[in-house]
Amino acid sequence: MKVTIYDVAKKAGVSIATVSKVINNTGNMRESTRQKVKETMKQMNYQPSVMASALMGKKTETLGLLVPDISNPFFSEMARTIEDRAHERGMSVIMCSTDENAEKEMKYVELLQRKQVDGFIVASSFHDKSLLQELIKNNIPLVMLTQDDPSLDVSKVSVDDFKGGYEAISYHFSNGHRKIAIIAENAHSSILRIYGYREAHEAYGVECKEEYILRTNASIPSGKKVFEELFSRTDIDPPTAIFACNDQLAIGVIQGAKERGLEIPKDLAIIGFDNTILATTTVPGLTTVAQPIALMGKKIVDILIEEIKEGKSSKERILYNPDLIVRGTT
Amino acid sequence: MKVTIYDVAKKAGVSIATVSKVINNTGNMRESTRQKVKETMKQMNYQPSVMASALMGKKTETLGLLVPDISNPFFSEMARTIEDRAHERGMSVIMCSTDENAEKEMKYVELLQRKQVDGFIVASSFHDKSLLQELIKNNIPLVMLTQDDPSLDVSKVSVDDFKGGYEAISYHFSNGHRKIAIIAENAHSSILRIYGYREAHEAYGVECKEEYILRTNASIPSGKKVFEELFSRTDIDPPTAIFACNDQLAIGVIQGAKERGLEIPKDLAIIGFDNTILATTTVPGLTTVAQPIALMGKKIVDILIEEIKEGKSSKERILYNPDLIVRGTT
DNA sequence: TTGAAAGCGCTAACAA
DNA sequence: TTGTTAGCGCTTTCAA
Repeated sequence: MKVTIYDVAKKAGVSIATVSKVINNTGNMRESTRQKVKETMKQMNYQPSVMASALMGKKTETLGLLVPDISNPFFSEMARTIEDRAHERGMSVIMCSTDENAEKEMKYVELLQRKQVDGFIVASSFHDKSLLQELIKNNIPLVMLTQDDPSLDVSKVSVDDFKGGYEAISYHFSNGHRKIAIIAENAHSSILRIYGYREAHEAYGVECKEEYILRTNASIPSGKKVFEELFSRTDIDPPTAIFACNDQLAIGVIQGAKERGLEIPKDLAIIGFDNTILATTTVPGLTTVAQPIALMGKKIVDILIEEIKEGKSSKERILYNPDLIVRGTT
Repeated sequence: MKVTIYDVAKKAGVSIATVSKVINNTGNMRESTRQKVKETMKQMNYQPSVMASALMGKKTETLGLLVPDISNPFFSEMARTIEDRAHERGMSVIMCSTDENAEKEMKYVELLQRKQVDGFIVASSFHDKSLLQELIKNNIPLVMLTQDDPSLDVSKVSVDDFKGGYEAISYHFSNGHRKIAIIAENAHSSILRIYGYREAHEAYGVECKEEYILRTNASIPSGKKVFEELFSRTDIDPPTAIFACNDQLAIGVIQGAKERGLEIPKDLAIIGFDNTILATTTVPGLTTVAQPIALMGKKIVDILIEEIKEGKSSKERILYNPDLIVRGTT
């Protein structure tokens, strides 16, 4: 059977209390005793049970991560940096893909609570915000990632979406484009990027055409579909540049454009968002607004762990600068 | 505070034993009692503590998933189907990216044991196989995914790599190619795919040039690099077709080829492996050998849960058929 | 400096 | 049919 604290205590000739103290590095005792116990633990290959100590109100050293879809490169890249940082700091992470589906959201929040995760990282929008409010009320550490939702009063890490949208459009303008469409997702972040889009039009003194503001869900086929619809309209001029609110949408646009025989970037310039691996797989490479995924992942873990330790939320709101990566599509 | 079994018992006017029985659906009791308790649990929003029951030797309902890198689309897509199936069956999954790094392998196996996961899904090769042997010896359920390693006697789910290699090369042959290179990863699966490569040459009566058998690690830049090296050699003819052992390598090749001004598939035909999202992002789309990721993920979870329940390994070895998806690069 | 003992929330054998 | 009780492996107070 598994070796327990009793086995160690007996072998080391001390009480379990003493062993517990050396495990947790607490209490006072003769240095020689501490060493002897440490030795025995190593010898017996003793691993304290997380279950038992969690039962005593200690932490489980586990984080819950809620993302829309882990198979989406943006979130899997994010998950990777979160995982790494969490492990560096002695925690593991349970991941859950909500599909932005109300039922799953509820199910997973419940599940993670039952597993007594020490805290939540929420990188998915929630239909039922009260689920999260409930966690906050119960003083369960909860931070949000890429979700700068003003209705939740917690710490947040995200990219400056407004600025990202503004810069993408400004870049299109600076390249001489005047007919620029935006394809947005159904997400809070896209709302801000659309404001950035408007603001850039304002700044350049170009009128903003509502017909150029499109919305859909995030996927390659959706991007392609929206592109096709846009370019088959006869009532408006086709745009000469497109800003897609994520790389997948942008790729859908690229595919649609190539099928239609358009040359990129000559006939149509395209900017994506996120700078996932997908932006590097296309030829030409996709110009895109990069989110500092590695920084953001690390930061959110650090904030969450801090809040777990402190027992209260710092409610900081961290905005990273987006960074336009120019590749071949512009 | 959190509501415990005692609170429920008191409110329902029964003993904790009775409550425990209704939680686990065991024992006999008056139906009305069972209903009353159920009612109370719901009313109080009672969630049994996984920690406490795990302490009593029950399951933690958590699986450990070891992959080389969750941010690699192949593994993130796999992780997604595993996550879904696991949740469907009432389990959550803790993911760990080993980077095929010996130290991390050890660290994560230890970690997951401390967390008392009910079983392991290993989708990463291991430097130190004895770590896994140890788990097996201790009767900890462990199954392998995409790792058909003969030295470990456990249940395995993978694709028929030999056949996949054979079919990719045969397809190149059938398109008239005779100078075909293979770019393999440093992984067990690649060994089998190389055998498939050889076998196809045998079948078509074409001599196998060792210079056409290349190895590297799995990434887009590696693929590109190997391609460039191959095409700058003067001592051998450049191949007219390439089989890359994963989609990333294939994309590296595409990028290299385009830079070199080669037309795809006219000057160079390319086949990848895995059929991840990456195969759909290139233009032209990547012809690739598909692994049935969704099927495999679901199957491996089902096998593992079965073994957890049975308490012993069925040691089945399931081989799925690869499926050549023809797109634009051939 | 060390250890005895109570108790965390639960399960399961056994008694009533 | 229902309840009493002894742990599971650990932490922590308090006493020695």
